[in-house]
Amino acid sequence: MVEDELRLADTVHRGLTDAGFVVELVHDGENAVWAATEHSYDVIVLDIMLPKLNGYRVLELLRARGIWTPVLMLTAKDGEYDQTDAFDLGADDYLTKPFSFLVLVARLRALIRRGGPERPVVLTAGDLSLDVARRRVERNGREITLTPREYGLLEFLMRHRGDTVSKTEILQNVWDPAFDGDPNVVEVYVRYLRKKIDTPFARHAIETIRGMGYRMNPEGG
Amino acid sequence: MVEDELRLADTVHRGLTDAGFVVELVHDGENAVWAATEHSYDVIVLDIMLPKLNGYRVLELLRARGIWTPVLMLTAKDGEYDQTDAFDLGADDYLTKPFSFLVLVARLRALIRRGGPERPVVLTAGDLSLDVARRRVERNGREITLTPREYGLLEFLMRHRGDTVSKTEILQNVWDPAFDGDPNVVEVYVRYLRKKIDTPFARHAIETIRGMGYRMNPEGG
DNA sequence: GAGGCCTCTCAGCGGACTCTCAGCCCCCGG
DNA sequence: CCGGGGGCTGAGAGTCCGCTGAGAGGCCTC
Repeated sequence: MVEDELRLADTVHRGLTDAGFVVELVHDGENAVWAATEHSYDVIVLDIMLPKLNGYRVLELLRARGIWTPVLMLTAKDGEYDQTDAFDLGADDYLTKPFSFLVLVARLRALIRRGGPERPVVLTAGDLSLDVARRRVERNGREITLTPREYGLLEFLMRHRGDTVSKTEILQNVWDPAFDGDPNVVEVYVRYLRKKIDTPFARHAIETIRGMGYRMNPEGG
Repeated sequence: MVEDELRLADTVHRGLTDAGFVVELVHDGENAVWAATEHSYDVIVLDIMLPKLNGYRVLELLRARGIWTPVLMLTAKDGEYDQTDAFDLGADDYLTKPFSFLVLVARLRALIRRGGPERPVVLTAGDLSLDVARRRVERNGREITLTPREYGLLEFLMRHRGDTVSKTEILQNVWDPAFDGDPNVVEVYVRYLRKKIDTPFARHAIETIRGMGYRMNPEGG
């Protein structure tokens, strides 16, 4: 656990110990990186506001070193840095201060249980795969080249595979949060994507949920 | 919302409804626990001083049952029980009476938005299940595709499963609050739904309560 | 400045979805 | 046993939504 506010650190430390966890406590970012590199923990609780290195930097450094211990982030407040930021950086969960102690325990248990290194550097849906780091899309072993917009759309759909996402959500995340044009663009790009990833393979990974939006079939269609 | 002071309850109920929330009101701790266990709410507003079971007990019981619906607590006054107590027990936010109505709305919105990713948003009635996030309906393991209107109706019935809901209520919640057309639409859509979720499975999850309305059988029919 | 790629707009089309309507059935009360 | 009212049903009209092909404009490269 990485937390510089001593009172809070102490309270939570005691509480977690009572709940059966073995807790190690450090108070700044540098020590956090060092400790996490040297030891192997089940889970790391990481505050954002820290002396020397802030929580985001710590997380970045750890992930860059290939340390994939689950991380639960503590944020001081909704806003500025929000949930999305934390998740994008590789945090596995987050809590906003002040948080409920029972929720913290529950989330930690969930993270530990989830355990396994199922971190998706490569998103897959059936025989369709998208390598986020390399920006590569393959289906059935064959590489598919996409334009930036097409890629952005596909990545969004793949990250939410199984969920129905509305055209508005898509516009806000793949286009611009302040986009106010015709949602028809999305339809057009869905068509482009289908032409590249579905039609040649006689599948339909992207489903239309009429009146709601689209849904990436987790099985690839 | 759990609140025993009738006047306050009524005012807040009206205000929240105007603000676009769908509000269910109970007046004591026992009913609160029961309602929260049976239904799935976005957020619970919980007074501390309550007949039968006080707010702290209610919260404790809910969390013990694995119900992680966000809870906003209403406290009469700072002191004795203070913020820390509420947070320790798993409340997600709190307000001190008297509170500003706008603040309440803002906090509720924040709680709903924050909504944990690991909360099961799947409504079930027997072997019938509705996954709100994925917008997926299944019966007996088989997926059922619904039109937006059909889905809206089913979701409403499932959220109130066990209760008899009138056609007017349905019209106001699934159609438009200002709807003034023929309530026969509801009958027509109930028929569509039955054709999809009941007939093929030789069940009747949607019961007709003559002269009153409809009722979703919690056991699935 | 010409060509090519990418992005986005537009308008027509076809089908899915919504809702209305009128007649029928069935429950219930007299 | 009969009448009335509430709910059920099938057909159909109108609307809305998503799909599609064509093309304009912007940007980059050569």
